[in-house]
Amino acid sequence: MGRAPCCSKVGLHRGPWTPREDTLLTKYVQAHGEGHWRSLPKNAGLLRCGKSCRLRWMNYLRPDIKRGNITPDEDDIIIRMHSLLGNRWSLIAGRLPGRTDNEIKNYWNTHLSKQLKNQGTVPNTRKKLPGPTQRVPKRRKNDSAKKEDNNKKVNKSKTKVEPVKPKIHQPKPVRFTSLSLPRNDSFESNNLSTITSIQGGEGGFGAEIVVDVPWDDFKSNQENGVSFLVGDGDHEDYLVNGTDLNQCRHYIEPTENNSLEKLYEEYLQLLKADSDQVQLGSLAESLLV
DNA sequence: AACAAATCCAACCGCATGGCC
DNA sequence: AGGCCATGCGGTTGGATTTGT
Repeated sequence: MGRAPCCSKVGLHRGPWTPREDTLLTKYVQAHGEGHWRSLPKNAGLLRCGKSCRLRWMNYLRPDIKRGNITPDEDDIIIRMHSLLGNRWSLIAGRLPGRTDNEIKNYWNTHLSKQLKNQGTVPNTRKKLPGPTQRVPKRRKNDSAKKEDNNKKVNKSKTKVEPVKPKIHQPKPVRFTSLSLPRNDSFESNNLSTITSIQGGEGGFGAEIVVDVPWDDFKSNQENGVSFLVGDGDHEDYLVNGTDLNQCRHYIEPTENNSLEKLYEEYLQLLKADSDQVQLGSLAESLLV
């Protein structure tokens, strides 16, 4: 199947966005809504590729973008979710309101992957690294100041927004269409959700399972043996339900302190403990939103 | 002060996917 | 069925900034 380039690239602006371009894009999207990215630049008077417009809007101009440091809570969630989902940045971002997949990806690549290495844990596989720990990357300016600098670099008119400590617990019913699924996902079932976060608990991994479906639906699917997806980024994703958990434990290599082992034990207990009876159909409907 | 190295992140790029015709 | 469009995703890069020497 042929594929036309997203834009001719001839005569189009590239590189950092100017305040004027930001204003044009913001006003246009506020007036007409998101979408139609291909035709947007022309209609908005921008000499930009539609893809570039979408990226700028999604990663920078959207009003619900949260700026400032990644908080320890967010940091923790990112690490936990990455251990389950691998590099599914958009899914991880879906659990962190106001954070973009790009931001999380960058944060992971520049901070967390090194951090985990320094702790002796290889990202994704969570294997212990042989040999001495590497040096801890030194912090320079604090992140918000750094971010402000970068904002200046790109857009001097940007005003600093104080970071807000996130509250991320009850799963929000985020978009759950096929488009939200990574292209290499190996599952097709309609009766399928995706574990996108494990949070809470002391020390290592906790016990609260968060999914991208309404909580009641999630509970109902525990009851009905619906599968959930677990992956570590290096292997094929793994379908998990109550009976698959033992397999799952074998599939993912445990860390030295067995934190994943503990995680799945706790998850298994959750599955057993839940006694609510809800019809399965509600989830299927939610998946078709 | 000057230079090199390291760090960071916005933006770019290529590709996959779904939908429409 | 196949071509094309629109969009989303994840990997990579460019270059400004900061830190070290």
